[in-house]
Amino acid sequence: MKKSRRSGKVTLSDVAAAAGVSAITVSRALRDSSTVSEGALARIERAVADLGYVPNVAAQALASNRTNIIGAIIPSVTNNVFSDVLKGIYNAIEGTPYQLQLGNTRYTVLEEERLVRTFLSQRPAGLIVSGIDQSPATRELLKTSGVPVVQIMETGPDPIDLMVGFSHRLAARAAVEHLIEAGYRRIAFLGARMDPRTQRRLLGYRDALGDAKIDEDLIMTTPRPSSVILGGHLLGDLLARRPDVDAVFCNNDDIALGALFEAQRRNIAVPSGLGICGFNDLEYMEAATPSLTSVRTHRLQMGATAVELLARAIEGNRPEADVVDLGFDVTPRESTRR
Amino acid sequence: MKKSRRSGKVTLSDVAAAAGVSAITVSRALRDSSTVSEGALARIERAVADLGYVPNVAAQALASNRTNIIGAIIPSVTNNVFSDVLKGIYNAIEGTPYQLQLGNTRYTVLEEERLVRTFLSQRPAGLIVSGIDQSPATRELLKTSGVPVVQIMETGPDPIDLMVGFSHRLAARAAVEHLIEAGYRRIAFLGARMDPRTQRRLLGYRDALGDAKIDEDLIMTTPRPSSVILGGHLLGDLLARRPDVDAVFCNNDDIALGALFEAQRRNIAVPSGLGICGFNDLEYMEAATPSLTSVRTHRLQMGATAVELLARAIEGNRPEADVVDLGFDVTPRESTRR
DNA sequence: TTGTACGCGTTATCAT
DNA sequence: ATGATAACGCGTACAA
Repeated sequence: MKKSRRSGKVTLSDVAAAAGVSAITVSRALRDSSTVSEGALARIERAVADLGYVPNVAAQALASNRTNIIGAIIPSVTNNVFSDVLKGIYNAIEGTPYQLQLGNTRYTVLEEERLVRTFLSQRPAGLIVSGIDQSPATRELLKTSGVPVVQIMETGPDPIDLMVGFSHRLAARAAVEHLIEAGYRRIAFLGARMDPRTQRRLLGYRDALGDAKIDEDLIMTTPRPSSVILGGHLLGDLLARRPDVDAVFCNNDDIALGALFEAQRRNIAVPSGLGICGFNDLEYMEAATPSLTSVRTHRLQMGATAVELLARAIEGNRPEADVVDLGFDVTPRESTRR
Repeated sequence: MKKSRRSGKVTLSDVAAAAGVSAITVSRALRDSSTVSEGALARIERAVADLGYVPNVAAQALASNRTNIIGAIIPSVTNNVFSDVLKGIYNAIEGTPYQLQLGNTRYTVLEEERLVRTFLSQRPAGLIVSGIDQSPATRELLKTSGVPVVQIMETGPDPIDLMVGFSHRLAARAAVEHLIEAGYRRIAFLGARMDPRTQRRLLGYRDALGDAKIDEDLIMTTPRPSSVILGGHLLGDLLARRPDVDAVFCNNDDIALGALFEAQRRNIAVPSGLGICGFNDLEYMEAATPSLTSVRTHRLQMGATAVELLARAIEGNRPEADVVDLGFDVTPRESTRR
């Protein structure tokens, strides 16, 4: 009694037998057809098709000590910003031999570290991580892994490896400068989930006010996750404390939309009574009445660029630039047209 | 000269040597600590910690012919509806031994089939697919795979295996009945990306009008992907053709929001001049001014239930019910309060 | 409770 | 250009 543990699936040897060659020849034919004679190749291709051969990725990974997995670790799957980046990643990964594996940190550094460990243990071809605020342990893991890594969403000094994003501080500063140019003076900052990127946008807000010698800053924030409803609450709280505010720079577009709805509820005219500026330029900002000013960020391109940088690094020709700054565009609309 | 292809990583045998036992004992200890003596277990745990042992998943998969991967195949990562479901999946999968692998069909049946093949070739523990409109080939692949499968988003006859969702037709019907009860009579249907689920919502719209003996139906649709801006355009087109319309049932919330903005632009009062009802009840519907009526669907719970059904099926105790109907709730708000 | 022997399906190495 | 052989790291089957 033989003890067979075979999976019942067609294997390389089955194909080899059918094609009248050895298993290794089939393996080579599948990986690089130029290393096999025309005749053998033709027979192998037929056999593969006839038998419906599908490679066993686990065996490939075990034997070669490599995978074609690109891991992406992002803080949230429901945040529109990250889902756009993800879409860009999927778009770019199509047509490459790579497969995406997704991890969700829910905005916690510890979960990020756990995910990095898990992913690295699978010997991924490359890794995408979000932001520049990894724990020291995570940075160390990534640096010593030998796996190409891209940090996305943000640029900054001291990249782990590759990097694509933009400066949130400069972007926020430009937005607030726009408000100042539009004639607003008592400009508030509305922010939720004060994560590191939001903190740096707050710095940009202060930069702009400082440059303009406006020294009162009106800052309303909450650690709670951002939402449209929260945007309304934040504006309400702000007005209770400082009814004389004349514009709000919102941490993101959901908050800006919520602020608009709240202003409408209170019959505050936008932009004459209150200017509103968001951040990210989601699709609905243009559609709103009045249309809402925002800072356009290049999210799809960010995802696509991340994949391209990784692909090049994996294939051995490291990109010239390790850091790609995709910039941003302040997009003025009716909500700040005084 | 030995030809070693070792990866340089710590293996089971390394741990075994350090603990003074054989590799298989370590293997057992890690999978089911109750099958190993206390003393051995303690030494093994120390060795694992000391050496920083991380299991090689490829080797595990190859030897056992199993993985702990749950594959999820969804049509879009940027659609809020699916990202909520995804969030529910991630929430539920935490604390289980399973890992999620995500596929993105971009709403094409062929890409779905390709992804199902790819996923199945990795011998996943279970699979989540979206909707009930798989190609016959995909259905066959899934049915014969022996892998537990959950269809999510929608209920219907003839499940492939497990199923969790709700009836889009009944939900749409209930929404339109609400509009009729509110006193609206010339009710239009605004729809984008007329995918099968949207088509079934259209049927529900017709059901309600038929029951109420309202026989004119005002249907404005486009195959283009849904967006807030598109919602505005659809309402504009509708008004050009039928200025006497008194309410719109929107295929989804983005379209409803776009319709609201367009109505504001045209100084059409909502709800008195135009009633608006959306579908899915995204967060911003409650925040809008006026707040927008919608149909609440249980997206997080849908994702969570899918994982629970799968987990039970994987572990051998099939759930009592193969089909879970999560239902829906019409949520009336200011936009239909005549 | 523990161990021995071997197979899982593929690729690396070396030889022809 | 092709093949023989061994190795990748782990789990299964069976024995002790």
